[in-house]
Amino acid sequence: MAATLHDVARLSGVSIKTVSNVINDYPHIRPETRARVEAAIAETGYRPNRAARTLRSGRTGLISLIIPELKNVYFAELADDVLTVAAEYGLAVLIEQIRGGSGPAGELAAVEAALRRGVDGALYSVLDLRDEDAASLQDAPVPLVLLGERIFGGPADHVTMQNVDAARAATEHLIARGATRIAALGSHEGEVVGSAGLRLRGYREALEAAGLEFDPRLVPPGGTWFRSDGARLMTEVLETGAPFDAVFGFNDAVAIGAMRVLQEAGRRVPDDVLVIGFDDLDETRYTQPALTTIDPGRRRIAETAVKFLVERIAAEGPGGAPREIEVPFRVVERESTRR
Amino acid sequence: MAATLHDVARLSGVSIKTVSNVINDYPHIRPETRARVEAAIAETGYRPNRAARTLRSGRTGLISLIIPELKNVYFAELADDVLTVAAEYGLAVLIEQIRGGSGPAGELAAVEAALRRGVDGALYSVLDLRDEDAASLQDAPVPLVLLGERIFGGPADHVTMQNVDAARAATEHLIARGATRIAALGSHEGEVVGSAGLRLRGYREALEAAGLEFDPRLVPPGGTWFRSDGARLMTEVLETGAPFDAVFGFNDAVAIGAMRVLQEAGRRVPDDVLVIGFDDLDETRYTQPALTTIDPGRRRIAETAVKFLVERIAAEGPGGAPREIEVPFRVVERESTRR
DNA sequence: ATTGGCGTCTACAACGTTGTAGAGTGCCGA
DNA sequence: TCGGCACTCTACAACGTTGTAGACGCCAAT
Repeated sequence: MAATLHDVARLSGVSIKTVSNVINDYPHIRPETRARVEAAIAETGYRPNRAARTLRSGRTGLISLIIPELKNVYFAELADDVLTVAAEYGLAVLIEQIRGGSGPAGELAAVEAALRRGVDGALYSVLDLRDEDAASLQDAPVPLVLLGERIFGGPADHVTMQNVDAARAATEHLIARGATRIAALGSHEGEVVGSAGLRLRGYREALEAAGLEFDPRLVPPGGTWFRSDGARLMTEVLETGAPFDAVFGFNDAVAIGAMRVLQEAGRRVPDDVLVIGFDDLDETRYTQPALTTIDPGRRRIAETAVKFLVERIAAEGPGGAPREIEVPFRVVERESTRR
Repeated sequence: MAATLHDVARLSGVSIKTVSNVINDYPHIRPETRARVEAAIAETGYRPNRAARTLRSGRTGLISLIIPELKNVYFAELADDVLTVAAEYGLAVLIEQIRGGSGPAGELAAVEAALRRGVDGALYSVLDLRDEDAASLQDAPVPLVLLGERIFGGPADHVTMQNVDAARAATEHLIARGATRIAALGSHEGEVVGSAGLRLRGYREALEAAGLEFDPRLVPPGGTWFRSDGARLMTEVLETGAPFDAVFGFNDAVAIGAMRVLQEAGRRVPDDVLVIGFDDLDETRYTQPALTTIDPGRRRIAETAVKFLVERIAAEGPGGAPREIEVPFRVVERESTRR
């Protein structure tokens, strides 16, 4: 049985409140009393009981990180960053996966469950929630900061990447290197508000600005952005027979999967086809050839999001209008577009 | 302010204990009372307070997963599996990273901190703890299950992969395909008990059994098993000028980094050099060429470890001698060793 | 000499829940 | 008719902590 304040108090001959005061660095304690209490703490191996503290204070020191899945390397790297930043604030992180497939309703239920887990707040990387669903996040029991997506008029702080601008920049990067027929892999039919929709928009904007035609054969919809999806989508494009001279993978995994298929089909990268990805995963430095990509500012997202969340938690209550921050991105040129 | 049992009790005209009974499915309640209480619960939006429950019951429904870092894809995939399995038991998982560099003392401190986080138990993937340090885990305040490593006579349940046997099988796989001079990348000087030491042992055992010479130039020590380490170690081997016809990367990332360097140096895989990895990461299916590797039974490890932990938690107290389970492994042959 | 204030410490209540003991009712069998 | 039992519900205490109010002694200022 673990020692409690009572045990320490009995051993050192003071009241439990005095022990509590020693632990919480209350200043007005005689040095000899403090010493006696500290000795008793050491002897009993006393550790404060977190549940009791939580019950009194209402704070758990825990936050949730709600993400699609860790198997997706982007989210693993994001989680790593969040864990690191949260540790600096003394917060522990509870990771919840919202697997795809259950739709907005299922996702919302998963999020609600995560919020009831007894956390002080949550970071939530939206998977496939829509505007109209977002309203029900309004009365979340704890502060919420949204990540990576752009839910317009959402009820919470957002820390997002510049999906549209970055996708436009990626496409322009290809166009500037002579590409005129660019395949885009990873769009989702009918999706507008999520990453897939926004990146598709950036792609189309860049085409339009350059006066290039949009060819649906080069933009096969579907996929969950795993490497296998990139391979499959690239195969589909090849099978249409539509000519192309560049590929924009909506994330690095898709781009890498596509690159693999291209090489098997005898297309050289970057000589025959330029390839760019999105995410700046660690592994893009080690693919063959090294993949040009977009660094979406992941570390900055983690830092800003945790900071916002900590502020909201400290504020207790509504505390001001939702903020929306877009962190800066960067095109990271590597071998797959250099020629 | 969130509703409490008192609010629901007042609204439905019963005692708080009756409300509590309704919530906990106590059988002896009149249907109409139950209905009245349930209506009041719905009206107030009552949710049980976790901290209070924890204080009473001593259970948090939380477990820690202590791993080196999520940026390492192996651990991300392991964490994904653990999260999934834990969810089936209604447990939430709190991930703690023990970054390398602080040595055994730092690691032990990090683990102790994680155990005090108010969790019911912990899964712990040992990074660089040694036998003598393991003793201090004896009096952990909560049950502990060790993952992936083999701490002999350790005080807790272990669920490990067959590091030695699997590494031997990997090496034999290369030898069976004609390799006689096999580079091994990822060993740690002087390490015996960790994955690096065990895999090195399997490698040496296979060499010995086949009557092949051990050449230290082919086994450069050092590295944290990131892709960049594989690239660096492969470069070191190339620079020694020592001939070799196969590479055993102690994990997939190292093997992939090495493969990249080989290809840049003009060595064809598998024609000139066979390459095998270890871990069966998702991405090994999509490298160029697809990487032969060892599936160490990660999913089984997660399932078994969570099951053991749940049992230990339920047992409250010592409850029996430590168990040691080795899950089965499998050589997954892909293109990098097929010729 | 009295008052006020500071330093040190304590008693008590409260956070929200659940286990224990038991009260009250109605029904059954002796 | 009455004891016993099952059913339904309640009062109280306890989990371990911290906030509040205040007791007590001492010193400085009035």
